[in-house]
Amino acid sequence: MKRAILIAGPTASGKSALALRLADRLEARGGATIINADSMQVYRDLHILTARPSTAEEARHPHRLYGVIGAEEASSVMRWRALAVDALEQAWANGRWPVVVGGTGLYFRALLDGLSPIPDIPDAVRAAARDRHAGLGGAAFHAELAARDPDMAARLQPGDSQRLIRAWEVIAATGRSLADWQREPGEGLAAETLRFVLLPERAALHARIDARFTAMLAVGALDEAAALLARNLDPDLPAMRAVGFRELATHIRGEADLDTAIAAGQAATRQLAKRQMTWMRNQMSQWDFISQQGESLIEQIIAKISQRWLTQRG
RNA sequence: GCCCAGGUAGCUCAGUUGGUAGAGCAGCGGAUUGAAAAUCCGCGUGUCGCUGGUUCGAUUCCGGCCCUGGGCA
Repeated sequence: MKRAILIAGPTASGKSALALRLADRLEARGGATIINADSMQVYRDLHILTARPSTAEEARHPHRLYGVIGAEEASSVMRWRALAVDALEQAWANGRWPVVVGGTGLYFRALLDGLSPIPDIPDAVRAAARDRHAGLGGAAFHAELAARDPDMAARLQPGDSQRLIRAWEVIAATGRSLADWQREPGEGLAAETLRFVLLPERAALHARIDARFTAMLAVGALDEAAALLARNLDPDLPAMRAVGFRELATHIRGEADLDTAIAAGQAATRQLAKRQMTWMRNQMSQWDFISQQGESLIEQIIAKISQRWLTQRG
């Protein structure tokens, strides 16, 4: 049977370091492949700002889906899932343990449960939906959606631009409500999994977030932000909305002094961590929650792996 | 030392002609099916510097004290 280890956690919770140590320990049992489950670490242009593993760290064990997409492209949960399943299959084929690690709750859900089989929406329709929303404004766009798709309109707030646009483009392109599509279950992952959520104490996490942000600046975060900014990409692209980049960009453009930008970046990172923890607490209730750090943590995980998969043989 | 201004939420501030107070930011809770580090929804968390006095009632008026900033010496 195929097996995978999943590690979720908010930003700065230490999950990447944990994945590395776990991979070290699995070296004697076939080795591990670390697979990224973070929506922003997939972007090549964001290395320092997304706290992606360093080149040296990536050399310790195979890493997949880190920095594989250019900032000029918009990735998606569907695209990520396809890449992730591919990476898992390859790890299994090579007899390695997949360790999927990241902070994007939706990606883990998509991986485990699959996505409803909604057809690709043509780019022209997607662009039309965005234009229509920009032209009408949230309230009128919501009303227009309500006329065609009352189900979706009823469950979306007029301010929820992203989901309104998605609902609009799906019914425009397929003639069928997104609510309807979503009733069709996706194809889940055919594998046994051990799932861990790293949930540090709040004050400690905030301290780590603040310290890490200033540490990023010391190793070239401003240069990285300036380089991406210089590409003059569409500001609505996902990579352009990355926490930290956004705030440093205001400083590079001369709209804020550095201290203000740093404080804003740290606050935005805390807010990100809060949303991630809300997802994990409420949407991952079946996972194993781990709050303490230190040596005992890795031992606990190794013990669970052994207990689950390595004792029952013969 | 004297003169002025100010001490109200974690921060920056508003306000109450006397009936225990509210904005922004920060923070907290929640949602989450194809751009999710996105996009939304909800929630004031407070010895109104301290201490006496006046008053039915003081954060508000009066006295004293403390602290901060500026000015004069």
